[in-house]
This record gives sequence, structure tokens and C-alpha cells, in this order.
Amino acid sequence: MIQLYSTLSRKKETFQPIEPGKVGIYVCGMTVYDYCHLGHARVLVAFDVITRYFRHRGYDVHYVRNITDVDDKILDRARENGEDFHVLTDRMIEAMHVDEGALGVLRPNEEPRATEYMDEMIDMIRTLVDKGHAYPADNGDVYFAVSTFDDYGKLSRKKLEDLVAGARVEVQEAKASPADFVLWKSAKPGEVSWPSPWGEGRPGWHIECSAMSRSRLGRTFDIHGGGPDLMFPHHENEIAQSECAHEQPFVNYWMHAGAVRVNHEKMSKSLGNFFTIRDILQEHDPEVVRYFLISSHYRSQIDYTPDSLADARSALMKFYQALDGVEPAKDPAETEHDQRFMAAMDDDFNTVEATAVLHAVTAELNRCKKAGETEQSSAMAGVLKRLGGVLGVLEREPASFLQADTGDLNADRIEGLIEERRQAKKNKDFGEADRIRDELLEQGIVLEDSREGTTWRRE
RNA sequence: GGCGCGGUGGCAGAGUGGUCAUGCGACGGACUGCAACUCCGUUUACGCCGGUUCGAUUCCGACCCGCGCCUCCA
Repeated sequence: MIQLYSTLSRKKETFQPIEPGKVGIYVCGMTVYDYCHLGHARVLVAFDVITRYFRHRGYDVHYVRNITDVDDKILDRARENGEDFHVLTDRMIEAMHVDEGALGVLRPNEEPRATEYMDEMIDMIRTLVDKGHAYPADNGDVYFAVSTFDDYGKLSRKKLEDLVAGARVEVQEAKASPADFVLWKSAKPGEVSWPSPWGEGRPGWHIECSAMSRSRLGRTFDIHGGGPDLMFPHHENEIAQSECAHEQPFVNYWMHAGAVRVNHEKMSKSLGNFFTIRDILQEHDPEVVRYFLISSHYRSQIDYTPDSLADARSALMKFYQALDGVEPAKDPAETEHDQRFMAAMDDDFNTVEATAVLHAVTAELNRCKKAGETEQSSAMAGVLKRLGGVLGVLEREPASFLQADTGDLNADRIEGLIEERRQAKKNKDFGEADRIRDELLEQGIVLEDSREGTTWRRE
């Protein structure tokens, strides 16, 4: 039984799928006007791990993650760049796929784009207008009337009175109430637009997720996820739209990832302190970044500091060193480690406890290797690969991690020096042997002698 | 101001009403030509004050501190 924390109830609940053995999950993805940053990476990796684990547990997962490819920020950026907005969004979507691929994020089953669902959105807005939940305003916009939905605020636990009274809600004369939000924005001359019963315009941000999730997963589905800052207003508004249009529950479980901070400050677009995935991958192995992200619970806040990836690197180094030189068994028998791993992941996807299991397996693997128990070593390596695979790590050959990016000091040169050193050691010229080792160490190459010979890795 | 989350050992970071987190680091030992890796062992925790309890880091209340959302943001 998988327990997961639902933002709606603010507690862990036993996951009960609508259809036995199946999971429908919708996650709010990117607005594609810029490169993905670490906050995106966190959401991408969190839900990648969650879907991988559901599959590991035998569920048939239908994972939908949308792409917002039309909105004010996109249109503004395209105008600044002097390009068609489609050119911008296509480029950013491609970049996103490259970035998430580097982080080992598997592609969702579907990635619907807002611009492909205009008819569905218009249809839903029409339903909301017909039912009296929405109204066309004098300025040509169509707004959702928040006061018509009694449950408004149930996800974010906000009271409508507070929102209306709050000074930070945009004052917009066309709205009947300050808390109302836009479903359809009328276009000014020359702006990108689509035809609608209310005139030329474009959809508001929230309606796309209501329309696309209904189209891909149905009127009620299992899990809806997203970043922490989407809870309000975005997810709250999605609930209002969908439940008013359909008169049935929208989502059974709401899941939100924790925020990413940078040097103790929230990372955000408005603060301009965000690191893109590309920036980070300039200096760090993508698997290290992924491991860093799963080293904390997906709901907790994490703080990214320039050297916060060092721990993640050490841990992966340890795993890969243990795997090095062992042929992993293909499908080893289930062990108590598997049991412990699943118990951890069943408990709201506790990747931290799960990585502790990885360390336990590694320690056992090292003991077996030391004792020369080839078969047991192979089995343990197989278990380590299997469990790592559920988290999306340890899927490479050890050498590709341990010896990655050697720059101008290539493998042939390193191995040549190792051979020179071997000769020196044979002649008991330890001074020369140490000199070669120090020379390599200065360039970040660590040598490790064992009975079988000398191996090397990046520091 | 409203709503919500959190304060764990040198650091990172889980978790639990009463024997272990885990990793990094430190210390001791084994291994090694010396190292590195690995193994064995040791070490230091639960913001503050009350309450409930045989017993609380874990439950309850107050307090202090930090953070998030309330505005585009994952």
C-alpha cells in the first residue's frame, strides 16, 4: 500500500486508484519562454521518481505533463527577440527535452500543449458561462466568478473574504469581484489570438490545465502535481473551473514539491537568482544533480549552495566504486533490502530512506567483494542496480562515471603513466612510483592499487 | 495582517513514545611499499518552557527563531 501526502487533506493518505492497478497523473509543466531552472528540475525529478516507483510497484501509469506554449510572458519574450512565438516555444521545448534527458527524467506518456486545445478550453469556458460561474465583461475578457464556488480556497486554505480584502489582488475594474480570474483575454489589435464566441483572444493561464486534464485523464483523476508556488492561485483556480463545469470531484490527491532556495533565499523569476539546468551542468555531472535532488524528501525545502553537490558526488562515487569490477546479476532474487526499500518508498516516496538502503546494499557488496564471494557480489550488484534504477540513478557503466571528462589528459595517457608506475614499483623505485601518482593526483586523477592491478578515477 | 510549514549531532538530512537512520567529516584499528579504496569499531542530536505519560526528540499548549504562500513564478 502506497501512502502519499495530499495537499488537500494535509496528511498522508493510502493511495486508492480510481481504476485498480492504474494511475492517472497530471503535472503542471513548463511555460516555455526560457530555459529550465533548478526549480523545474526538482519538479521534473520528483514526479519522475514517483512515476518510476508506481511502475516498479506494478501500476500502469498514465503520466501527463502539459506545456504552456502561449501566455503573456511568452508573447513578450518573442516580441523582445523579434521572433514568432512559435519559434521561441519550439526552441525552448527542445531545450527542455535535452535538459530533462540529461537528468535521467523519462518522458511523460503525453505532453499536451495549450495551443492544441483551444476548442476544449473554449468549450469549457462556454459551459462555465452557461452555468452562471463565469461572465463576459465590458472589456471583452471572460472572468470566472469566484463567489459562485463555495469550496473556493479549499486547497490553499484561504478564505475568500481575506482574498477580497487583501491589498495585493490586482484591481481590475472589469471584474465583478477582485478575486475573480480571467478565463479568456480579449486581444488587442496585432496580438496573437484565436476566435471565440467572445471575440478574438487567448486563454487565461488556468483554463488550459482544466481542459487538457479532462481531455487526457477524464473529469476526475487520481493525482495532480506541480511546484509549490502553483498551489495558489493556479491549482485553486483549476479546481474551481473543473468542479463547477463538471459538478464532480476534480482530483483525488494533490501533490506539491518543495521549494528550491539558493544561498538561503527563495529562487524565483522575480528575484532573478535562478540557476538554469544548463548552467549547473556546465560544472556538475547530471547524475550528481539528480542525486542531490533525491537526497532530500520531495516535499521539503532544499537549499542549493555552490558546494551543496559535493555530498551527492561522494555518494555516487561510493556506489560506482562498489559496482566497479563486478558483473551485476540480471534479475537477482528479492532481498530484505528490496523490502526495506519499498517500505521507505511506500511511505510518501521517502527517497532519503531509500538511499540509506542503497548504502546498506553497497556495504554488503563491498564485504562480498572483499571476501571473494563472486556470486554474492554479483547478486548484490544486481540489487543495487535494480533499486538505483527505480530512483533513476546508477544506470551507467561505473567507468563512465568514475572516469568522466578527463579533458586533455585522456585515458590512454593515464594508462600509459600507470604502466610506467607499475614498472617502477616492480623495480622497487617507490620514489618514481609516488612521483607519477602525485603528478596524476594534481590533475585530479586518483589511483587505487589492488591485487588485480591499478585502477583510476576522477577525484 | 491572513493561512501554512519547519527548527535534529561539525555539516547535509530521515525518522521514532522506551535498542541503529544514512552520508560527509573526525578519531582508533585492519589492509597497503606508502597511499587511495574498502572493511571493523568509536564519537557528538533532537530550539526554549510547561503539560500528558512509568517514560517524550517524538503527543498537547505557550514562547522564541527561520521559511513559504497570499503577485508572474516549478
